[in-house]
Amino acid sequence: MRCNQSVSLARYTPMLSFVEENYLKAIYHLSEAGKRSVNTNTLAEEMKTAPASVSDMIKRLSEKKMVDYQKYRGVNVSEKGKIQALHVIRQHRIWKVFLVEKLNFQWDQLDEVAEQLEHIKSPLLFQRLDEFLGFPKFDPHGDPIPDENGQLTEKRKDPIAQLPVGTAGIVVGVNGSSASFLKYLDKVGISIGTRLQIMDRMEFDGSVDVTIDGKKTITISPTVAENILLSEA
Amino acid sequence: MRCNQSVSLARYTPMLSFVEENYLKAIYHLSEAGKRSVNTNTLAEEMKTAPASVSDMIKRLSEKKMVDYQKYRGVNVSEKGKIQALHVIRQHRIWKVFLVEKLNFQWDQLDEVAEQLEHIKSPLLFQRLDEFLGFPKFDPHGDPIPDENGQLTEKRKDPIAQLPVGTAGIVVGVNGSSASFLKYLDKVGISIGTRLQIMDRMEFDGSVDVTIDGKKTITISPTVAENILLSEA
DNA sequence: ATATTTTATTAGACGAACCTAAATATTATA
DNA sequence: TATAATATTTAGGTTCGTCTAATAAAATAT
Repeated sequence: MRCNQSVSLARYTPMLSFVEENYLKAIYHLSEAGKRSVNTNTLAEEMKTAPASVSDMIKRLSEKKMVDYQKYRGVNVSEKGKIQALHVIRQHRIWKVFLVEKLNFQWDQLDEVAEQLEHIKSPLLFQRLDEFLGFPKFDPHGDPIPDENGQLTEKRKDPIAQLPVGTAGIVVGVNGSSASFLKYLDKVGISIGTRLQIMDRMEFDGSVDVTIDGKKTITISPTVAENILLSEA
Repeated sequence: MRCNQSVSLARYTPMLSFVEENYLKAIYHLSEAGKRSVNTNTLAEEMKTAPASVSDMIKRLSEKKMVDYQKYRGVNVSEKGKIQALHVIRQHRIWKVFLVEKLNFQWDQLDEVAEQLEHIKSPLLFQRLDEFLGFPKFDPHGDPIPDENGQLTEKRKDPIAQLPVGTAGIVVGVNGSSASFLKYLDKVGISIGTRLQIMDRMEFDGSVDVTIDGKKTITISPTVAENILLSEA
């Protein structure tokens, strides 16, 4: 089988390669969902490739009308490209739900596999998988899963560091996903869905005492407090 | 991500590409599990590619010691290559079980997706998936799933055409998997696990009357009888 | 305002996997 | 055994995605 395979989605069928899909996804993310344009070096670092390779690829994506691009002016996803990116992101997040809920994956083992699975071309597979998982709206990191048309259901979520003492809520996500951070969370018993209450905040450094599921109370560092997202409930 | 990714298995980690894996799988199958060597044109047809491309690829696989090869004398998998092939076949068949049992795929929709999924590189994923599915020994076509070491549990299975009138058994597989044949089976209500009894065989053309799950009796053509595999039970 | 540094692009090459056309080996047939 | 037919390999070329080195533009410092 060739690496290029037809693609699903409601509207387009534009034949993007594995690599092209990854570039679009990265551009979309780095531009914060299309808000600002992305410069070549940033993208090169993200893709772990040389800036020259990025220039090449941007040119190709530009010819395919997947990105808006002016020389020396950075790049961003076009409308067409945004749909593609969201398509891949949708698949990525659906697989993550599957890996955690059905196969008991740990948070730090997720991305490596999901990054492979997200490129599978089969509309039917994703319909069925979505159904099998009960049409989840959020992935295990708390990130929203776009629907087939690329629509995102956003949900209010704030880092613990920015919520007042006394607030209780459900963990709906984390910022970043370094393996060590995810391991730490696992160890202390925090995951998506865990109920936390903010008990106290130290003035001098911003450490926070939180009670986990009403059972034990632990102290978390300001950095951790910055990276755990709570949805008040 | 580069197309080449490290590979799992108990013993080797030889970095085969997507395409190389497909060649090995095809050689393994066409040689009837390594029994005889495969000629270039046959392989070219199977891979839907030009004979010259096959020569190229065989040379590469030969350099990697994945196949035994002498010019003009055909090719076969080496010990190393056999392990690789069985690894891919294992993954292919595990995915098929998943697709049918969890996502309710029809037989004729299976291969297209499984052929993509079989190349995912993640030992953990397959361990967990295997467990999730209850360590299946056979895929939905009745073909045995090799274990992690490439061991196959073979099971006796005979085409209906070769069994005497009166025999009852369970459908454990089919020969070939043309979409139209699989659709036909779906329509008449035959699938893996269906119990059939051979009621009569016409002398003049070999058509067979079979009773399906003790309920209805239908007549199947000699061709169909040749391609449904029964395990006596 | 000009010089320097940083960032981005072009030029030229490479490997993987493919192709077509041409050459050569093997096998079958006369 | 010689020739014809078929199968296989070699030669040379293409595209994708990468690379390094050289050049051009933009940003920053003097």
